[in-house]
Amino acid sequence: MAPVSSRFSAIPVLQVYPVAMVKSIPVLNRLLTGLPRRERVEFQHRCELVDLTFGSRLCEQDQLFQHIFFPLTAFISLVTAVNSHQPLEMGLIGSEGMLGATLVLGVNTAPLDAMVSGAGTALRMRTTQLRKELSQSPALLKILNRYVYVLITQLVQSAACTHFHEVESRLARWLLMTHDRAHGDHFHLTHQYLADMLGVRRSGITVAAGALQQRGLIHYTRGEIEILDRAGLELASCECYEAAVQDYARVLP
Amino acid sequence: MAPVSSRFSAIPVLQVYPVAMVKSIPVLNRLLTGLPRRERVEFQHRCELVDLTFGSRLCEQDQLFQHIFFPLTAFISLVTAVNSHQPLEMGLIGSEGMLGATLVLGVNTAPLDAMVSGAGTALRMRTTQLRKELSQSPALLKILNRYVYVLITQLVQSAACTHFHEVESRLARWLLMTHDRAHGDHFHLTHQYLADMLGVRRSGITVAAGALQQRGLIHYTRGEIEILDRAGLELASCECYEAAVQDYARVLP
DNA sequence: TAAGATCTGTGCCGCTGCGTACACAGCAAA
DNA sequence: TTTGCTGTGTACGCAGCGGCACAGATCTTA
Repeated sequence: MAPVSSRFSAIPVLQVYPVAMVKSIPVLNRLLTGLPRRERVEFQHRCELVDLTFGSRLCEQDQLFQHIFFPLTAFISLVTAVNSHQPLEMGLIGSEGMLGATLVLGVNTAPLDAMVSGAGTALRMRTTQLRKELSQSPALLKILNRYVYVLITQLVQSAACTHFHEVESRLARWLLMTHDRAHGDHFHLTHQYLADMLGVRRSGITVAAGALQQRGLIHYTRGEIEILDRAGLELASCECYEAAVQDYARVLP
Repeated sequence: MAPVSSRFSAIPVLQVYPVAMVKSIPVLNRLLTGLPRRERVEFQHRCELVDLTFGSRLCEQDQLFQHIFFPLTAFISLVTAVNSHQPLEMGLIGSEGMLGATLVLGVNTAPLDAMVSGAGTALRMRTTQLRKELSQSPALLKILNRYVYVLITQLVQSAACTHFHEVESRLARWLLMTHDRAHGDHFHLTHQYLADMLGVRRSGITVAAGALQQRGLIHYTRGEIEILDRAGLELASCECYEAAVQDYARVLP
């Protein structure tokens, strides 16, 4: 097996768009839509619009956060790195969430690695700026607090699911979660990448994905995966998928 | 296998001591020692001192918290219940922590079941009262926030450990964590209970515990476990134990 | 068009832990 | 003392997945 670290690229230079462009973007991040309209507009103006490229690392476990991110079309994996083991995904963040919410807890280090799983756009803000915003906006504080709760439920769900359920169900669940956060039925994911997310062998994914393809639920070739039958995938996945959706809806209506 | 639910007792009547007794107890909860002295004393006077009996359930996943608990000599397991599976422990709370910290996030339901793993005393307070306290004490707010961060790191650790490490190492780790929170080298735990905590078969525990006993690290008979060689246990456990200790020290010095 | 890299399919072997079952030991209540 | 319950020791077959290896397919680059 290739060394784990070499399978993920270092942080690349990000494409940062001029601030003026931020004004024109439609609001897509669901956490931000929870802010009062005027506050939201002003908040967004103090963000940068950036392009996130697949595989880049946005923060590292136990290291200081530099920026927080509100994905728009991109999505981000929260990954833990245990000594001498392959990675293991603990959560997924799309336009329904954000990276860096734990800063509201008064701790400035990241509890997990974060990697871009789906290329696309995001709003970002420096952590120093976020602290200012938090001190001035009870609404923002409330939203981030609630999102931290959602994160906790995600972690619990992931842990139990990883332990009790089989690769095929877990793969189906992962594809559904990704489908929710991707914009379209089609995304780029190699078997090796999926194996790292689920914490299993690459060939384990080949078998599981083969089974899903056999049943006409997905189609893939060389890293390009397409969702063919979403309802079927939901049947193939474990109950953890549905539970996670409901948790989010309950806490952040 | 016996039905899961029958293995844990329902909530029993708690022994509640007169308020006056609270004044005389030494401060043992490490979170509360982080409060300014005067504030701490007053806070404790607004708590009740209760005896927690082994096996009782203090809160239930997705249900409203009624009370929060600061263990003194007792300790509490955070457990998740996945449909039709045995339980799985996700965290352990002793006098270094508290049950109900997630209330600072503005969500009133419990993210996990909580069960008494070690009988003993705790301070408890109604959630309505806690909300008042939080609105008046920035120091308390800060401590609870930081403890939520610690909880998150515990969840991450548990998830990865459960997935990657073997029963014997995980058992050693669990015994160490319990030893830290118990007051003495001796505590009550059946193999079945341990199996539920680690999410494995009862006979898997018999084998793993037998191996540890063989090596002279522990001794047990009919639910009574004794730690004989703590240093040896640390060698037998995975690195997750040490990591968790350090995370706590870093976030809540 | 050739060479190399990347991605996927497949097979083999071995280990861990599961499901299950049963026997025995210690303890408690009748 | 008997009966029954709880806790523990052990064994057998089996499934799932890890480690590994290699071949074939597809894409990229020269």
